[in-house]
Amino acid sequence: MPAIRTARERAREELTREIKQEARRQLAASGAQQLSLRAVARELGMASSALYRYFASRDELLTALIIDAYTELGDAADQALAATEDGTPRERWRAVWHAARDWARANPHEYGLVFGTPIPGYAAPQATIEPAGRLPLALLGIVREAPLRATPTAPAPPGDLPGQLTALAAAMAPGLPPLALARAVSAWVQLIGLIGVELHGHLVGGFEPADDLFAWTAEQTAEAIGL
Amino acid sequence: MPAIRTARERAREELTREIKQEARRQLAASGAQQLSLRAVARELGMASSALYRYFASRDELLTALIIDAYTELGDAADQALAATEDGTPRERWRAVWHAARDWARANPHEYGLVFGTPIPGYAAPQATIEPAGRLPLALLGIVREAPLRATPTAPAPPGDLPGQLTALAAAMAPGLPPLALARAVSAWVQLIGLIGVELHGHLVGGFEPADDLFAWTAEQTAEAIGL
DNA sequence: CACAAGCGAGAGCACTGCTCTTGCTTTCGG
DNA sequence: CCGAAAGCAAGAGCAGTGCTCTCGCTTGTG
Repeated sequence: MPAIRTARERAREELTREIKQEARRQLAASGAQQLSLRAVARELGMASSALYRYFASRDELLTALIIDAYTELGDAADQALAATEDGTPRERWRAVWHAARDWARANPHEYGLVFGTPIPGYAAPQATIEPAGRLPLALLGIVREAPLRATPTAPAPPGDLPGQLTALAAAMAPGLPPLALARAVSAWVQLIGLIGVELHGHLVGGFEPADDLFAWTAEQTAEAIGL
Repeated sequence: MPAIRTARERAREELTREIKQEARRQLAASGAQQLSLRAVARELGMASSALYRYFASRDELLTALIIDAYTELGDAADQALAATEDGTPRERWRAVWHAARDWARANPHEYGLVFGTPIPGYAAPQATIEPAGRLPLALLGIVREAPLRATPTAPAPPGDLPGQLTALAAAMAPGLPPLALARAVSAWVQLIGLIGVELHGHLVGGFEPADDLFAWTAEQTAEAIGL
């Protein structure tokens, strides 16, 4: 069925791709805020109303771009993983961290689209949650497969955290000790936060370039987890 | 001179405040994206063009709101500090962390305005950098005045990080060991990142409510610094 | 071959940020 | 005290936006 398709279907698919591609160009050039359906249509030489046959709304176009962004970021992480298949866990950890940062710096607006202020009244559709999980899963995979060194004893997690952690561990990383998972989540937050802070120019002004701070943070988190 | 002012000056000041106030209401209600000068003017019963006598552009209005947001966040931090003046450093650290989170949760759009995706082509004016520094300074103040426990030896910071750190320490926290400063910066990134991630719904789904994760992270960072 | 579905284009609506001009009011110097 | 100057509000208008609806044309299918 997918082998032979009508001309219409092929055209539709191609145009959909072209629209997304042009939208992506505009996003990269000037940010999500500035992305205009009319401008995309203009650039493609079609009427703006025709665009609505392919994306029901601006939000839907943005959602498609969000999924693409997550996918690219996930690809970058997986690629880093693949490139260091025989490396130590620490090396792989480093590689994924740097891959994420490099991608974000190369695609700041895309990064902002997924990790920045969400579109108001925008609820992430189901379709985004799978690609969104790829980076965390890549990090978790390293931790899971690595022999973890003993780490300094830590204060016991308060309240229901142990419960949440074991539930999450069961779902995403079976066999991982809750404390390691907690530290991995912390590391992920730090990765996302540090990239965001660097990209948005919040680094107090003293860390430019932020390469060394980033590298050090990567080591610190690996250390804390016991990689 | 400031004691006696003309009616015009008083009216101007009052109107400026009212505009900002109404803008703030709309921001809180539906986010920065939706903030419309015309809607603000409408709500205030004036012509939209008249607004431009008070704020030269939408961006300028937003900048005013950004400064207010930073100031409020800084106030919240300082207030937490003041309320725990006789407490242990650890208690004060905790207090500031929770104050920041509470403020962010109560004012998510304001938080997004300052720590989310920046307005495209928007360069933070000089006037924002002082209020922006207040939260980091509050955290740094605790670390500076506390007797730091010895912490496990860490890998030496790479590259120029030591240089950046000593320069920054000299400027913002004289006498603070570079390693402690690095960890404080890391903690700040984690604070900002965790709040952002929680607010934007990126927490994998397993940490709701995030109270415990947040509390635990606060303790972890304090522990790492040696508070 | 006819009919239905898919498609592109144009006009149009309600909205936006912003500018410019036109009068009115307040302020201030001579 | 009064006239010029500065400050002000309002309206019209421009260029742009997302989105809808209707109109013919093209393509696919019974």
